[in-house]
Amino acid sequence: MTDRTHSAEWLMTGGLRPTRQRLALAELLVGDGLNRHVTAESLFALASDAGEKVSLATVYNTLRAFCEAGLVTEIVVDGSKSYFDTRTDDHPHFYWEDSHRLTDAPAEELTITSLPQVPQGMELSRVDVVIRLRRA
Amino acid sequence: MTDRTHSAEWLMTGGLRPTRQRLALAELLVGDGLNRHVTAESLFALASDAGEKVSLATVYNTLRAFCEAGLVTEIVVDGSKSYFDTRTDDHPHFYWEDSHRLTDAPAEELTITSLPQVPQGMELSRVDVVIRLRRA
DNA sequence: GTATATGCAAACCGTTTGCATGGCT
DNA sequence: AGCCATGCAAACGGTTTGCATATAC
Repeated sequence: MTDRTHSAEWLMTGGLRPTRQRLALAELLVGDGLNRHVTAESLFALASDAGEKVSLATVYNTLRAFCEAGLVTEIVVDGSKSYFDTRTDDHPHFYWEDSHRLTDAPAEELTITSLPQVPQGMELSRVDVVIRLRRA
Repeated sequence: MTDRTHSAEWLMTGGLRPTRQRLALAELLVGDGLNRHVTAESLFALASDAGEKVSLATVYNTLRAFCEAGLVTEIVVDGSKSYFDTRTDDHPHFYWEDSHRLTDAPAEELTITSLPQVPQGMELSRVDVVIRLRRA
C-alpha cells in the first residue's frame, strides 16, 4: 500500500472529503509529485489498470470537483475532449497533433513582451498558449 | 440579389464547386470582406434568418469542407463547440467568457520574443493564443 | 452520364444527470 | 441522523454518417 498522505492533504486543500475513489484518483494524479495531463477516459484507464474500482461517471464528477476546487485546471485543445492539468499556474503547453497528447512547455522559455490591450469593461482572465507540434 | 462574384471566387480558391448552399454560406462568411467567427449553429441561424434553405448537416459538412480546403480555420476555446474563423493566418483571439464569443485580437499588439524550443523530431504547426476575458 | 453535394434521420461520442444505494462525520 | 459521494443507466448536445435524391460539370 502506497503512502497516501500527500494525496490526502492535496484533497484537504480543496476542501474535499478523502473518499476511497478520490484518494485513488488523487494518488494517480499527484502521488509522485509530478505534473500530469489526463482526460477522463485516460484517468479511468489508469485507475482500472491499477485495479481501482471507480466508475467512469465518478471519474468525470471527480475531475469536475477537483477543477472547481482549484486543484487542477481544464485545458481545451481539440474540440472532442477535455484535458486536466495538475499544474495550476498559467503556463504554455505542447500539443502533439499526431498522438493527441498534451504536455507542459517550459514556461521560462516563453516570453510575451506585449499583449493586445484588454477591451473596455473587461479584465484578463487567462492567456492560453498552445504550441501545436506535428511530426517533422 | 447580392453580387456573389467574390464568394464564388473564394470557393474556387479551395477547389470547391459553387453550389447554391455553399454560395449562400460563403456569402455570409466573406461576402463583405470582413473577418467572421462562427459556429455551425450560428452560421445556420444566420442562413435561416437570411431566408436561405440549408440543412444543419450541410452547414456542418460545408464548414468541414471549407476547413479542409484551407478557406477557414478551426479554433477551439471551450470544449463544447467548434469555432471557424475566416481569417486563416496565425493570430491571437479574444474569448469573451461571459457571452461565449470569439473575436480577433490585434496581432500587431502581441509580441512573443521567445518560444519554448520545439522538441526533437517535431516541427511547429501553429501557436494558438487565446486571451480569455471576463467582465471586470 | 458520372461524380459529387444535399437533406433527413439515425448513429455517435464525450459528458452530464436522476435516482437509488452506500459511506463519512 | 444527515449530508454527501458513488454507481448505473439513461439523457444530453454537438457533430458525423448512411442512404436516397438532386445537382454540377
